[in-house]
Amino acid sequence: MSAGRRTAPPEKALTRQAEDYLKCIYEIEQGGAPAATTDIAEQLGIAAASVSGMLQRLARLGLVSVERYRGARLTAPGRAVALQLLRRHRIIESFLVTKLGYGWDDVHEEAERLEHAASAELIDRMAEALGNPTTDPHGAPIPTAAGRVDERRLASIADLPIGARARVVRMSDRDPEFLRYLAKRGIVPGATVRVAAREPFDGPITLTVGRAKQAVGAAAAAAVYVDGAAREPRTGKV
Amino acid sequence: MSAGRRTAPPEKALTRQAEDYLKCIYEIEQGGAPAATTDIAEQLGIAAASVSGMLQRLARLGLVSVERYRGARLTAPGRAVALQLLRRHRIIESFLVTKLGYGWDDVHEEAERLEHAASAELIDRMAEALGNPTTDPHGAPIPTAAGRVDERRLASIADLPIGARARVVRMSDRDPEFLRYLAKRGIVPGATVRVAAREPFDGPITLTVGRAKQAVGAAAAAAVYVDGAAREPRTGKV
DNA sequence: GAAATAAGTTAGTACGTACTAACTTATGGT
DNA sequence: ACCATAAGTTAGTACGTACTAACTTATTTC
Ligand SMILES: [Mn+2]
Ligand SMILES: [Mn+2]
Ligand SMILES: [Mn+2]
Ligand SMILES: [Mn+2]
Repeated sequence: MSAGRRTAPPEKALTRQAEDYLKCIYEIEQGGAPAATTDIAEQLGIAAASVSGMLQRLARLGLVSVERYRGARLTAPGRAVALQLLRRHRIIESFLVTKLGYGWDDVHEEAERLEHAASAELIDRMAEALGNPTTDPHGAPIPTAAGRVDERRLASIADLPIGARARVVRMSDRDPEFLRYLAKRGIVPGATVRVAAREPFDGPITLTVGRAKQAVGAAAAAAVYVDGAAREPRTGKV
Repeated sequence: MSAGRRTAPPEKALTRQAEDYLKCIYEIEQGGAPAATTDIAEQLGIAAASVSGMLQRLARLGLVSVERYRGARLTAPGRAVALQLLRRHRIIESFLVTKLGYGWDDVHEEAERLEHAASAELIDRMAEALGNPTTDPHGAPIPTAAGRVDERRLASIADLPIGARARVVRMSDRDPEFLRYLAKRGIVPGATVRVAAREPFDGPITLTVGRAKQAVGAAAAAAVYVDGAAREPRTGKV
């Protein structure tokens, strides 16, 4: 009861909103730059003015550092909060899919709410029941209880040159429709795709998935991440 | 998508607080009288003035009817909300105990938060995974998805005359300490107790539980509910 | 480099929730 | 019937979160 990290003050529980802002900032920051007000606003479906206000509050709590007109970055404590939330989110999604028969295209919203209500104890029990998985149903890495996570930046299908072959490892989980669209075409984590053709000017990309050929838009392709991108070996045989 | 009850307007989701007030009012009302401001305040650990304010808001939403200086009663819609919340709470408690190894003395707080975040879909899936149980780990009846629930008023141990034998069916789940205290004495749902002695003036009640004799306080006895209270038959043999 | 546009901030408003302090109503004991 | 006390309400304050409108700063384009 009296252990606890020295760096952590009493820390009155954060609100659902504050937590979601931190997670959102974390995700935007993974792109490299600080999180811009408008990007946060758009992601969260909130007016930019409201974001300005919240950023000041989060800064006052020491969770982000804001450079006026420049964007926000998580501080170490803010990052810790974001990673714990991400862990909760992803374990919940995994649990819902594996233990309760949810479709992988249908868990995000539920997790978006439950993540704020689930205790660390519950999350650990779920994780254990799942055998401590390291990725969620969309291929996103699950941070450990200690806050470690794989942050490698992955290439997307949109980044692949013609002829490249790659394994799908992860995709954006925001839109169930999008996930169903992909799944219907065999584009799921673990699948192997090959870039058969690319139209210029962000045109459609033609993929070989299994035996079938699929043309997908550039935006869709940019939301599907791959691992081990490789040009087709000349002696190519899959 | 366009079905829906005629009586139900758009119904912007209620807040966690509003839901908890309704549940609390429901529980107090089970005692027969309207829920008094102070009782609600005490149950929720909130100032009476705050309760007055919230009751007006709930009344404006048509969820309670308030008689000034007299207390609040749920309306039909308010009652429906309370029962759905109760269903969520109790199914969550059951799930945590049965599927995730929680102790029955340790689930209430977790459920108190999750109940506001879990969708009807999630609750139905949990219920199904449990075989649609009709009572939670503390013996409380679980309302159906349609909002039906067993509201029989049960006698408590404190109501039993000397010599009576009864089956424990339910107990208050607010205080984990209390539940552990009871469990340690064999007083759990399903157990049979016999009243061996009673001190007057709300004094302790001596129970026979299994082979052992236990003296419990009147307050504790009043929080343990029993079914099939019966005087020991003259030819008594357990 | 100045004007046009985009991005971001502040000011002012609203609502829900909670608090304390001060007041009002109801009730029970004599 | 009266009054002391308990119960309940209102008024005034605070904070978090969100909004729109108006303004300011940064960036892009010519
Ligand atoms: Mn998700
Ligand atoms: Mn969320
Ligand atoms: Mn409970
Ligand atoms: Mn609750």
